[in-house]
Amino acid sequence: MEYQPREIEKKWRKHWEDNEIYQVSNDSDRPKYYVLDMFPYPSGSGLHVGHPLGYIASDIFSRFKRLKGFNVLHPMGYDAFGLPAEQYAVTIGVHPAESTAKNISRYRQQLDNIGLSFDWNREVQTCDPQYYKWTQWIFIQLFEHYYCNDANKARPISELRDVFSQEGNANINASTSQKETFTAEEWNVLDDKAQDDILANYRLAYRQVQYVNWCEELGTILANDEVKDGVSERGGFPVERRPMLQWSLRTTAYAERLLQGLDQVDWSEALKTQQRNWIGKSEGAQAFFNLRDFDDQIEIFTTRPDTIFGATFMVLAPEHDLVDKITTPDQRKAIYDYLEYAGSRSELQRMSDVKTITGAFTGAYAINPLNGKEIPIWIADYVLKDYGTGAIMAVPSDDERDNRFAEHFGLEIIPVVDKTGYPNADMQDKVGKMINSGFITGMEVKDAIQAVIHKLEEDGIGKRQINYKLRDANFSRQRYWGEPFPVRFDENDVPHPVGLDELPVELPPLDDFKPTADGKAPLGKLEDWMNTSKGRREIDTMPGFAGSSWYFLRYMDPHNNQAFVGEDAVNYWQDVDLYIGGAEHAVGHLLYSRTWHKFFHDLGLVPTEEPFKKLVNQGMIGGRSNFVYRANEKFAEQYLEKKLKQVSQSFERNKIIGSGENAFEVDFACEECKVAIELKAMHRLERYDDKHHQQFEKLGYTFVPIATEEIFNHYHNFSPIAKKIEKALAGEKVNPNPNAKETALFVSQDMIEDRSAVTKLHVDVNIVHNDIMDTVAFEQSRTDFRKAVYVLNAEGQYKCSHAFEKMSKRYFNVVNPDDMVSQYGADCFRMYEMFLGPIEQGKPWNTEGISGVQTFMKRFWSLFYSMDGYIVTDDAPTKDELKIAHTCIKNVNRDIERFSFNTCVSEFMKCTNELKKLKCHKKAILEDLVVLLAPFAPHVCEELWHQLGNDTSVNLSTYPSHNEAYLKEDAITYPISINGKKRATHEFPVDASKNEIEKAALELEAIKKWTDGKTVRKVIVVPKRMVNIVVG
RNA sequence: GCGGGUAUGGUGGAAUUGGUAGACACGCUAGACUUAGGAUCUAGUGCCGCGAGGCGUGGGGGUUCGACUCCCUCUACCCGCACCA
Repeated sequence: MEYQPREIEKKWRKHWEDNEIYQVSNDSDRPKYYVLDMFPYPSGSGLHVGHPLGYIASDIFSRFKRLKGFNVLHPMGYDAFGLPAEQYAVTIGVHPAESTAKNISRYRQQLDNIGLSFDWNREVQTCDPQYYKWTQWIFIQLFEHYYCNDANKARPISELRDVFSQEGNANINASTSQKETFTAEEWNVLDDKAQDDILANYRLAYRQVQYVNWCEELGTILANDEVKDGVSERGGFPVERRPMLQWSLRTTAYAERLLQGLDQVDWSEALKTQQRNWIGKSEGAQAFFNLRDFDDQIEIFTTRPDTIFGATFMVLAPEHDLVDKITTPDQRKAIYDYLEYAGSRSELQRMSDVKTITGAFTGAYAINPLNGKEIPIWIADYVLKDYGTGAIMAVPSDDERDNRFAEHFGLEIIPVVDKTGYPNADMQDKVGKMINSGFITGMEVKDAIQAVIHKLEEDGIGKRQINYKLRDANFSRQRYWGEPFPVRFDENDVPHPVGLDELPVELPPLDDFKPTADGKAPLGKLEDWMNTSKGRREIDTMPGFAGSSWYFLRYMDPHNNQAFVGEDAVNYWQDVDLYIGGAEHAVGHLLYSRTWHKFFHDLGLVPTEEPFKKLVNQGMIGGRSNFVYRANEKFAEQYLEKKLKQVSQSFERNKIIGSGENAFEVDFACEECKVAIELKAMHRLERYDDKHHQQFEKLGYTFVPIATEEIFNHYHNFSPIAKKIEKALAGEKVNPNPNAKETALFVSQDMIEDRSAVTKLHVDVNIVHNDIMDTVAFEQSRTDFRKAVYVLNAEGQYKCSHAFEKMSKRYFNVVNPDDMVSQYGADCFRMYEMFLGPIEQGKPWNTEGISGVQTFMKRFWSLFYSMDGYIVTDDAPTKDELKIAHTCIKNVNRDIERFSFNTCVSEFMKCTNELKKLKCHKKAILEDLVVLLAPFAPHVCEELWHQLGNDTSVNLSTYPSHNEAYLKEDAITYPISINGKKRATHEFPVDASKNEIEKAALELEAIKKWTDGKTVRKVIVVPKRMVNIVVG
């Protein structure tokens, strides 16, 4: 009986579904294990073979853990709100809900096709009102809390109100954008609006005017991590900086905990480093500089307070609040011009052009607080409004950018750090001895930093400060397809959350998804919806990361109507034990999720501080593109030249005929036989009319237009063209054969003589096998190459070249998992995905290799079935057979735990090959192996498991573990080396002593040959490993 | 520029603590069986050399009886960040 994956897989998938075999209970005595895949966004193009890599790995691990006795949560759902669906709606006119539903069902089909063991009863979709009800609820919680730095956790805003009305804000140590302090009296006389403005400075969800990444093309603002190289990550549209009133989340409050938490999770160092960089902690000092003619102060942050005596000027960001105020009349024009210039520069321009030094002098002066020196204040866009305070003290002696700026504008440079003791140190390294620096002169940099901070604090003009690069997250999007904010504004524009009984605030139906003309969100078009008796609704919607920042908690308890996740459920499942997904979410999603999780923890809603214990980043699977080479005009020319020389040696290339004004160049001409030939693409020959022929006649030439397509068409048989030329020689008028119109010539890669005579084109990898193209399929697949002619190689084959590229439609290298499954079966496909290489490594997909796994599947099957039917026996296993099986059991167990799935597949192959050689068909051996293989190839194993006589699913079985006794060796083959080079091998009993081995080894013929005439200086015997003899 | 990673046959990749480099596959070569082969099976396959043997894990150096593995250094490629004060 042959292995028929299609039937087996269909049968068992239905069986599993009918019996709800993958349903998981929250009520179990077994230890829990939570395996999560990153939330997919259901895109319109479906999955290619690169996508399921992580899903298959996590599925194998889930099944493995289940068989090891764990209660495994392994859910799946969709991050279903998002820009692409809305863009699609704007351009094609399909409602996002509709296209999203369609894409989801296609995803589901593809996922099911692979035999993944998800508990679909727990599926969540972020666009489902029953789900986003809780996203909105979370938003309200954020709105109603502030971050207390003393308690180091989030606390209710209501507490803050009480404190303010009793003692003002002086004693509140919170993460806040509130700068001014106030007393209880001052607070109590403020009106609602004013009080709310202050509270907003404390709320974890608050509105502020921010310079945002506005993307005109998408009609929305984008988060920093949605902008790459100055253009939108999706679509690549230009992005500009623009001030807008936006909802923000005070994620900066959690910066330190986000940083500390990284030490507790089992993630790759690369990923942690990326997050650390994104959080960007730097320690230094805050300092205030007085101005010469104003009462204002400029606040700066510096990591190098030691260099303050070298501060010879200040630089403000162009957007800095004080710029307008302090600019002197005679500098006004210069500053104005500069502001205009800086404003006109897009983010992209600024980033791509960091070398150009620009800036302008305000005319104002600041006073160095430590030495009273007056220093000029400049503005320049190398200082960023959003970083630090938007102002710096410039120290050109010890900072490269300041140095370049000073050199460029001729500003003073005072050396303050003597680095002669550190010859290898760079300008910015924090080492050296202070010079020219008042009271710190002579100190080492490290001590000077502390001394200056101390002095600043003593004088009340600054203090020690820690700064983070992390910004508060933008939480508003001017789009339709997202969660509506559960917020209404009263007549004073004060936001109020809707009552919890009003949740969810459902997204109202809409037909036209374009932003309004004045840049307002689409929901603004729905006057009735927007204006309610209780106030005006927020018309922006939440960003993509809103729904995806907590979905992993909802899976624990997806149908709970009372809470975003039930207490029992979250206390049972705790956190995600294993999270598998792509590295593209390294900062965005993972950082937001961690922040929310910590907030939930503060509120006592989740027991854990970190949501994802272990994280594995699967590598990208690239495409293996194939190329064909299409002959171009130059090829035709070269070919024609060769052929013409055979007709007549006197044909010349690029020949000028005629003289004076009537002279012109033709591609080929023969002066003796009076024939002129033009070789051009067919469509270019069409303009040659009778007049053209007559022109040649006047010069005494016969004109022969030849189409390149014609050359290609007759490449293998030149005679029709030769005939044509003969006709022309006889003075007859000839025209190109219009039937040749569509002909293209393709040259096999190994037959190319001149690379410039051919054009490289991508060809669909699905019609190429081992780089040999199926030419029939090629012509069927490409309407533009219906009539192709080929220059084949010696084997009569068309050979393609290949390259590794991103898997993408435009490279014709996309391989669809559905095709793989229908051709080879899901089990085979799963195993091949794993067999490709280490899960974390990027690698190219090459369909050819799958045949090796297919052979394995058939071989494994053949241990159970021959042509005549089922052949499994109840015979007792031999020692050898047990050893083979238990070696495999041991190694597979070890390798799964190490996430080394590729070597697991190798182990299975080795084991099967060896058993096959021994013609082992014994139940006692095979039954264990069926369970061992089940996580990888669940369908075939279920079939064989039942065939072996079991009634329940193989999924409910127990994973085999090896018996060390079966692995014992009687003898060990030792490699015997001379000076580290292996020269012989010899078998010794396991219990042979070092001395015995040494003695015997030296007696070996193969070894004597090397030791003869030399001194044996040393013999190293490592028991059970090797022997090394040192001679010299 | 900074940070992280990778480098092993024609190809994908193996190699517990330093201990037989190239497992397992793809491809290729030869053969068997076949009407056929993109089926199956057998043998071979790192490179050079007829051979003995030599050389081989990106390059160079070091530690060691012994290095893909540890140390130093250089190179190439990939990823992330980037006027970050």
